[in-house]
Amino acid sequence: MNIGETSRRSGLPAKTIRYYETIGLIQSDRRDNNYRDYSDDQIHKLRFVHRSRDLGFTIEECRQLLALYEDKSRASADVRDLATARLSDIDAKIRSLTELRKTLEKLVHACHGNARPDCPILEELAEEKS
Amino acid sequence: MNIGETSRRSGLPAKTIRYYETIGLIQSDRRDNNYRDYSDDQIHKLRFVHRSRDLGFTIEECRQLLALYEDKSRASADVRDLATARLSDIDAKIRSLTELRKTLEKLVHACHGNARPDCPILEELAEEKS
DNA sequence: CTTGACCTTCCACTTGCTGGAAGGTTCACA
DNA sequence: TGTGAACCTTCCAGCAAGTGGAAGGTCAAG
Repeated sequence: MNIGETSRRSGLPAKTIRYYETIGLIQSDRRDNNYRDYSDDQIHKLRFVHRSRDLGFTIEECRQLLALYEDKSRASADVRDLATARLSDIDAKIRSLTELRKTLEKLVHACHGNARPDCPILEELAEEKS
Repeated sequence: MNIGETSRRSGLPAKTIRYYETIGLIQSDRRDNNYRDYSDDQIHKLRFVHRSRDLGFTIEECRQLLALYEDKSRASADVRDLATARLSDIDAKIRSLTELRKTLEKLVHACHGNARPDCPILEELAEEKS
């Protein structure tokens, strides 16, 4: 199967699929005309990576997940550890974004937003402390 | 003031301060020995950018905020618009992270995490349906 | 006079792609 | 048989927002 069809089936842009090949994540076969050729199994892996990336795993984590996926003797605890680590990342990110949100919202509410030059947002940004 | 002291006072790495200069965000004076020399006003601006970056504004937004900060005739509504746009960005990000969190948590809970090879997380990642 | 802490520029690397140029292949249609 | 569109290939450059390191100049203390 050509890369275009593969792209459609995996949901990944062709550019991205080629990129994954250059970094050694997903290999491809070649046909006589030098076109890439993908099997169902390879498309399966591309979808696997696609989903993993959507869940916020880094490329390196995807590499590990793929290896675990292909290793029939792996321990499911290994996989869970990866997912649990991601979960704490996400929690930390949500916490810090929520903090940020509070600060910004306070600023927006303090700002009357008219044509006069005094603006509490700029004043806060310019504050000496921290 | 040398860049080292400026770095300490602004909380930004010296590398970053130099970087901001190359992209035309914050200028510096030069002394006879070609060392950068910063005034209190410039340190003020660096802190301003530091805080703005911490609040998640992009460099381009920082550039606009700095211009507004220096333009005594600006309308505070311009600033509020920038801040409000950031607020929706943050909300969208929090929403999508929360979705993500739900999915991952479900997977982690479904996984017994022992030494046996069956793992619902990998199975879910490998699912055919998108 | 040397040592160490500064400072300078420049180039490469990071993450995860994306865009574009220049060119080869295939297929349908006239 | 030609031609045009729609594929495919490689390679090079760039995005954000810096970070790391090499090679070398400067300054102050002992």
